[in-house]
Amino acid sequence: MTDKDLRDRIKEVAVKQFNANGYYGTTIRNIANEVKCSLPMIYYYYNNKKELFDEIIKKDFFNVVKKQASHLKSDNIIDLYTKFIYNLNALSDYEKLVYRLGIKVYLSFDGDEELMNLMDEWEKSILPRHREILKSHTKNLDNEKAIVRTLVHLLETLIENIVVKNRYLPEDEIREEISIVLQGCVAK
Amino acid sequence: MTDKDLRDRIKEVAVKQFNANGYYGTTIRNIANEVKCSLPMIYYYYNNKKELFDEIIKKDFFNVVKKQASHLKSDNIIDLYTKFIYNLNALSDYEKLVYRLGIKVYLSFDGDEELMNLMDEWEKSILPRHREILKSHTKNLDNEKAIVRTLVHLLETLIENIVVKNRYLPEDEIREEISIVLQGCVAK
DNA sequence: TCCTTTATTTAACGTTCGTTAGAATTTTAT
DNA sequence: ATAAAATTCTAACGAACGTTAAATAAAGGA
Repeated sequence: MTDKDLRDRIKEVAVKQFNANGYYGTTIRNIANEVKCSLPMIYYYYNNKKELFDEIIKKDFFNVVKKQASHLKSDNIIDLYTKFIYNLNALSDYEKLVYRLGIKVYLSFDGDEELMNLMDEWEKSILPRHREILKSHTKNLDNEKAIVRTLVHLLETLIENIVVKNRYLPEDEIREEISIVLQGCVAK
Repeated sequence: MTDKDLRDRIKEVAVKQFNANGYYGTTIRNIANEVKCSLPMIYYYYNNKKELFDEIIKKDFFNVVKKQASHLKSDNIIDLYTKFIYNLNALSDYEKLVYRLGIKVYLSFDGDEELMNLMDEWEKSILPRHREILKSHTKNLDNEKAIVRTLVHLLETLIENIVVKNRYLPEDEIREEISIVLQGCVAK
């Protein structure tokens, strides 16, 4: 913690403050105070406030998301999604806050238009990706489209509960809810 | 629109700007500019910035929520929830923005601790309320708790889609998703 | 050792912020 | 018509903002 690069410590504190007070509620001075460095050091490592914010979303947020999505593997689809969500509990505090800030931008509660467009693009990839996963794990369904939509909607609130509201969700509760949505896809 | 009380017009513009730029990103000057009144007029009708923000949440947001919840009546449970969500599409732009700001506070993306506590209290009432509705509309179920939880989770994302992301959700898509979650509760 | 590069600081810049004092105007009641 | 009350304005206050200039300190290689 104390030996970490000052640049990383600045970003870590920034993530905390952007989360708590938003972009405009966060000041370079407050960041510097919490990092215990002088104010211009922020400008030594980052060109300006916006660039600091942008790097958190563009680099760190999408890294967390990609890392988490890479664990989407299992032959049992209910297991697969249960673990996908349950693993979020184990993210580090920093990763959770980065994820949370990303969701804030995703809902356009913070950030600017450029970041919003990035999020829009990312969002478009969600439904097709889960449709493929579902297709490869289940028999053909007539209401496949609706099930994928419902599943993704459910996943979204589960993620929000863990990451945004910072709550722990037990594995069996996650499994129950996913099973209810996928009960038509899966042989008992 | 032009004949409305200045006090209301100020609040209307404030809702718009608090939504777009957050509490700290919104300035009294910007509000006054968009309202086309002088800056101290805001202070003539509201003691300060925080009081303006608080009134939007404490009064207007909970009014919208209560008004919407009052329509939760029907003998068919799938119809009931479908209409509950579908009706959100018909909210006025102002009501939607008020609702959106409330959700922002609910997720503690804006506002202060006091408002957050209000939201926590409100949240606690959600699950029991829907449990009662479900109980009165369906036969006894073994996994009733899980179904209520899943339903409420699904409702939350549907609300977010309409109110936060400002998208139109067609009635049949809403019905499909609610049916998937409630398929175990309802006789075909 | 001295010089160059890297890291960090103090101090300030112009701007904008929330808020208020105090005067001018408009409306209302008598 | 006139006095009182309600509304609106111009102008300013001190504080905090993002950002930068310029000086100092530390580190590393010749």
